[in-house]
Amino acid sequence: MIELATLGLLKEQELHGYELRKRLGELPGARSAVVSFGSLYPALARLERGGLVKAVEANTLPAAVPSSGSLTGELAAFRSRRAATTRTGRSKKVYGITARGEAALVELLTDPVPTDERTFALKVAFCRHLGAEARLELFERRRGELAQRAAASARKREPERLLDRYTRSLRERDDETLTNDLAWLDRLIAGEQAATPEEPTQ
Amino acid sequence: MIELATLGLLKEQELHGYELRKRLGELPGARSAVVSFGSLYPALARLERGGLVKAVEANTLPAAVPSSGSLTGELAAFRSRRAATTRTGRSKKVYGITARGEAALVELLTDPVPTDERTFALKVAFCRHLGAEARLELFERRRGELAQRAAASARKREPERLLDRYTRSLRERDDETLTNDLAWLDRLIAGEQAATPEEPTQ
DNA sequence: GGTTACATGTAACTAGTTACATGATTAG
DNA sequence: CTAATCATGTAACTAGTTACATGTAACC
Repeated sequence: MIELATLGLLKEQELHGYELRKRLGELPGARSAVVSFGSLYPALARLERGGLVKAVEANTLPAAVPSSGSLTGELAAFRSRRAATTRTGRSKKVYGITARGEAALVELLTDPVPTDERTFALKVAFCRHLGAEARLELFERRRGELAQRAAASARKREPERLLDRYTRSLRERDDETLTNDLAWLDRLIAGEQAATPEEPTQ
Repeated sequence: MIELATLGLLKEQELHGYELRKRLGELPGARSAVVSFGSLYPALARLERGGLVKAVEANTLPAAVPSSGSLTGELAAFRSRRAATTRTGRSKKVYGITARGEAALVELLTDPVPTDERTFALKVAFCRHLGAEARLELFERRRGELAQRAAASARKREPERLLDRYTRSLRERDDETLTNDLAWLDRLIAGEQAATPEEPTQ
């Protein structure tokens, strides 16, 4: 999940970890992909080791530092420069996606293994990086899974009078939620078929 | 989560692990509480060590085994009896909830820490074990959390034209889902207020 | 000059999963 | 008798979390 989110965001723009997390929180898909730093930074390190992302020049060199004569000023400028270039010390570390990373992103987006809601929301958020065909497949596969769930739920429906008030209410809500999600997917699918193949994805 | 589910089910009826899991899968709250055996059995052991549940007499003794003269039959009956009583070998191990377990269940149900959807669904599934007051509080606390989320989402709404088709669709769905869940909670709350305090919970 | 927000990272822990190993019961 | 299903359990792993440690930049 965190890999998908990271690669998806880095595909659009180079970012450092802290900013990445902020963007993650802004992504729709509600109870979305906000992750803790304690999992984000190790994930970035992992992706870097795997060659899916790479640290790029952090352009944080204080723009136009006039040689101030101030000893501490000079020192700070030096440290800042060194940190940005050699990555000792602790300054921003900006990552970009690599070619391997882009391939991995498509891989993750097209992986047919059924996913939880959050991951599916992430896939939709980044599905513009997919071809029209793969995108449609993504939507329809999900639709199939939900339809199957709806059928299973209909099959095992107990007689209403056996359930308590709250269990009954939960079941009703489940059904509504499923119906709504199916309708949403139908809209997405219809939207795909409406879009002329010639038009660019965005 | 698994503790809540286990205690909630055992409060109604004594069950063994395998059956417990089956029931878990039948609970509404859809993508519900089905857990793997690899996490269920250790959880039961943990709960037993903590004195929240206890293994009760497994009444699997083959009912009325007529002394058949068959050597293997006698042996099987012996093994079965021994397994059921001394818990060597591998036969059904039926658990029941203890007084401490019942207290812990109420504790879990009233814990005010915000939870994910699955856990909240479990709380609703077992909320009949709560007093009318605590139950109403459960619903209203959740309602407050969702309302806050809705407000936050409204606040940070980006101008539509900046988002791509899919992100826009995701956001719409989020809003609908939130609205539906709020309406559901409102129905639950209204139902509580409609129920006369004298009426038994079920 | 001190506080707040930005920024990165590690260690210990949590709550589950899959894969495996084993045995008992039931039905054809 | 043998295959399927019921039943329990352990070990290794996965994907996150919280708590902590540390340092930088901005601002008032």
